[in-house]
Amino acid sequence: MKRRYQPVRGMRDILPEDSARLTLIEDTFRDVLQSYSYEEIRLPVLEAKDLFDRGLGEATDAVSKEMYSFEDRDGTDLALRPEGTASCARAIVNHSMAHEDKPRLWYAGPMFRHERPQSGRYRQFQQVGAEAFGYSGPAIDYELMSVGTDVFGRLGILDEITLLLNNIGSAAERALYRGALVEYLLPIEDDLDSDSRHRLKANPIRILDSKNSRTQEILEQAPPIEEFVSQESNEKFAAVRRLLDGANIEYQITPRLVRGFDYYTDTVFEWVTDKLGAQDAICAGGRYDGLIELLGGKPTPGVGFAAGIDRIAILLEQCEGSSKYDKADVYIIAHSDEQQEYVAEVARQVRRHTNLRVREHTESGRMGAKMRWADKSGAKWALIAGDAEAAKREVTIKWMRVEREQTTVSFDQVVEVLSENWEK
RNA sequence: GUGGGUGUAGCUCAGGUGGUAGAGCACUGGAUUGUGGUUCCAGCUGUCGUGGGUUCGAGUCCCAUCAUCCACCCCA
Repeated sequence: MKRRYQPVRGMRDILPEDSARLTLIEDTFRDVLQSYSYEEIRLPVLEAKDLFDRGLGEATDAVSKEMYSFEDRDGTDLALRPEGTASCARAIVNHSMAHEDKPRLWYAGPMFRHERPQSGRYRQFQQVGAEAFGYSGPAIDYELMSVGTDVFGRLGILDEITLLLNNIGSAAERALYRGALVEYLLPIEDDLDSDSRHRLKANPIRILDSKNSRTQEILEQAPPIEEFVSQESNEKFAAVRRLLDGANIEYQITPRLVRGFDYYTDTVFEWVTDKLGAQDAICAGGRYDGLIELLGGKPTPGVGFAAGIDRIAILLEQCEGSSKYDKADVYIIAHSDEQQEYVAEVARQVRRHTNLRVREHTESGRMGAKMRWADKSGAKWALIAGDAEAAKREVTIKWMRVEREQTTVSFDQVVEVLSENWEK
C-alpha cells in the first residue's frame, strides 16, 4: 500500500517562487542591518526548555501552551526555540559579550510554536531579529525603528503598514498598574467578554489587547498606563518620539499596545497591517532591560525586534500585482542532440563572464517546443546554437521580451552583446 | 485549545431531490520538417482527501479521521 506523505501540521514546503520572495526579504534585512553595522550571530534551534520558562515567563502562552518541548536521551528538557531573543541574550551572557563591547546583533532562522495553523501563522516560521545590548539611551530604541523603516521602505510596503508605539514602564510599575486596572475592572466584570473575564485573574494587562469592541469601550475609561510609569521613563519615551519625528518616521501612540512576553520594559513597538486579517503584526519589539540579569549576566539593557518573514512575504505578494517571477535570464537551445557539447560550451562562456542565470535546454524535441520552454523560463534571451551555428562557431541571439531582430554573432561576441543589453 | 467553512484532473472550479464524472487553464501533437508569447484542430490527465457505515447502487446521505482556510485565542 502506497502512502502519500505530507508535511506535518503547521510545517510547509516553500516552493521556489515563494522562496525567492523570502530570500529578497532576508537580503534586504541583511543589507540594511549591515549598513547600521549590526553583526550576524547564528544561534541554535534547540535550547534548554528552562531558558524560555525563565526568559519569556512561564505564564505566557508561547511557553505554557505552544512550546515544542521534549526530553532528550539523557533526560534533560529541551525545546525548539519559540523566538530568538532569549537565545541571543543567553549567548551574550555565555560569551561575556557585553563586557568589552556593546553588541549590535542580528540573526535569521526558523522559530517553532505549536499553534493552530492559519495563513500567516505556521508552526515553523521564519524570523529575522535584531538586538542591541548595553545601550540605555533613547537613541537605540529609535535606531531599531529606523532599521525597520528602512527595510520596509526598500521593500516598498511602507504604505501598507503602521508603526504602533507605547511605553509600558518597568516590571514594578506594571505591577502597580495591574492592580489599578483590576480595581477598575472588577466591579464591572460582568460587562467584559468571557476571555477578558478569565484574563482578569490570569494576566489582566493583556485585556488591553482585547478585540472585543464592548471591552474596548470599557477600557477607554480605565486608568492610563502612562500615569503609572516613572517620570524618567516617560521623558525617555518622549526623547524616542522626538528622534522619530526628526527622521520623519510616522508612528501611532497606542496606549493599549502590550507584549506577550514578560521580558519587555518601557518602549514597545509593533508594525501592523490591515492586509493580513487577524495575523496583523509583521514586526515587533521593544526594550528588555532586565533580561540579561534574569539569565545570570550582569545588568545590561537591551532592545530588539523580531520580524515575521512569512507574513511580510504574503504582504509583498499582495502588493506585487502581476507576477514577474522568472527563472532564468538566458536560455540556450540546440537544434539537435549533436550540438549539446557546443551548447555546453556557450553556457560555460556566458556563466564565466556574466552573472546571468543560464539554462541549457537538455532534452531533444522540436524547435517550437524548445522555444516555448525558453519563453516559460522568463529568459530575456534565447541563444540558438544549432547545426548551422555550430559549424561556423556562431550563436543566434533572439530577444524574447522586446521587439528586436535576432542576430547571429560569433562565439566570442556573445558575452559582449548580452552585456551591452544587460540592464536588469 | 474553541467555533465554523472547504477538500472532485497539475491548477481554478461545475457536478438540484443517490444511478457509476465534466469545463476552462496547463500539458502533448499538428496547422508552422530550425523560432515562443495570438489563433485553429486533435489528444492526454482522476483510487471525487482517507477510513468505515447506510443502500441494489454513494462525488452526492451518515460517522470518524486528516489536511486546509476563516474567526476566536495567541503572536511575528
